[in-house]
Amino acid sequence: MAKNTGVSLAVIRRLPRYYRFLEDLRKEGIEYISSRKFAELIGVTASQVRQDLNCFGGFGQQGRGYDVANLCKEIETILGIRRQTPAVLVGAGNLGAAIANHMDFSQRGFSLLGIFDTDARKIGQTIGKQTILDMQTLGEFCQKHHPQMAILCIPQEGAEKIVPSLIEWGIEGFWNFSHFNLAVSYENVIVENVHLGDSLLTLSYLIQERDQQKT
Amino acid sequence: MAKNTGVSLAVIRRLPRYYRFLEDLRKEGIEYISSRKFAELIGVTASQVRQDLNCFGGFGQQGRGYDVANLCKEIETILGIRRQTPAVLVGAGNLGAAIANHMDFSQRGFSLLGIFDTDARKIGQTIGKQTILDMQTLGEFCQKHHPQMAILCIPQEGAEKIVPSLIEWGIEGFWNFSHFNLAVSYENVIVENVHLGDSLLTLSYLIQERDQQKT
DNA sequence: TAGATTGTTAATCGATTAACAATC
DNA sequence: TAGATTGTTAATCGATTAACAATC
Repeated sequence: MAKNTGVSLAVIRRLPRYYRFLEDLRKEGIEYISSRKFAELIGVTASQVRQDLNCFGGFGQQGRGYDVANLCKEIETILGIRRQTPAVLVGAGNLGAAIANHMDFSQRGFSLLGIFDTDARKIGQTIGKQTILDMQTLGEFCQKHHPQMAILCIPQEGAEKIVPSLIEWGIEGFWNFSHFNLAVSYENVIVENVHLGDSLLTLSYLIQERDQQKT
Repeated sequence: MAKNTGVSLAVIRRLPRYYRFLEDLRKEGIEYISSRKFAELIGVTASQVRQDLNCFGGFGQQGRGYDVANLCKEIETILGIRRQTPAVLVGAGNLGAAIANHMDFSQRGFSLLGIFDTDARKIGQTIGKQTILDMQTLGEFCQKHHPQMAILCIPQEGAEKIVPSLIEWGIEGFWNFSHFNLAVSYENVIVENVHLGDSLLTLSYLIQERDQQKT
């Protein structure tokens, strides 16, 4: 356990997928799985599965494979799922509301402490179990509750304005749905960008490419 | 133009980001930009910018750099933005509604023809300018309007049920927000997965890693 | 023990970066 | 022409795959 210094991001990004499928296997009551079968299930090579897992330790057993339940737990530790890092959601528009409603934060390593918006019509309304709070009170809130992560569901201009304050208030990591290029402006901050528009454009390319090949 | 056979997906995935920044530059009235300056702006190397663009053709001019407006147009062509591939959205829950409201499909190469749901309470309601239609009528709709792409904003079980029909009805590409592992089950179909939960878990890892390093 | 499958090293493959001649 | 910057080749780097001895 815990020899995870300098594991490449490519490996890390595969772990959540491994975890999803392992959880499914565990729920189905499967106790052991070989790297070969697991690889086949999710569509990668067995070598890659073994290589990836061995970045963190020897979780397998020669001749048998991997203990599914145990491996789930190990990956939970690696990804920090049990840390429940405190987070705030900034922007309660369509996307923010969808995320607040939809996403199971506690299963993904976070605890959603509060939802904030500037729109007076939204403030006081509830999403799930939470009341939308006034963005004006966000600084105060951070000083009191010390969230480490902020989810940015606001437009680029809004993000540009609020991010310097958020960093000042102690936010270390951002789940960024805005077009603001955080990572370039703030080098020491952890940023996970989600650009749905970029994803859609990639799909546009792939469909076009396929259509052209038919010619 | 058009020597794009066999360009790697890594390159393609960078193009939407290039495009976003180029559009910004164009709106600011900047006519030419060098690979060096552009690379600095978005946080990559100048070599990579030139190498990437040269997969598709020599768009630059020695001594001056790249014509911003022209490069925008070229990337639009490469990504197929002007094709307006017809698409349907399956599932009008929180996420589906957010996407229908939020996403500018026409700017990203698609035309959203219809939104479908099974929930009787939702059918007939409107999202943006569109009325939510009965999923029962989706087959008929596809035979009439021939959408090429489907956006899956439904749970895994729903996706597993509807995808075989969608493929039968002529859908070639999927924008998949469900946990259903389409790409493994259907090899010849184009799939762009968006797993927001995986993205959040990656962020959890990165924040945890950073916190550990402080020790 | 024999069979299976891991952990790990070595080989391959692909992607990124550096360098520079070509050229605007 | 001189300066700048591309297009492109070569060098480097990293990630994936293959192979196999170790071992359950």
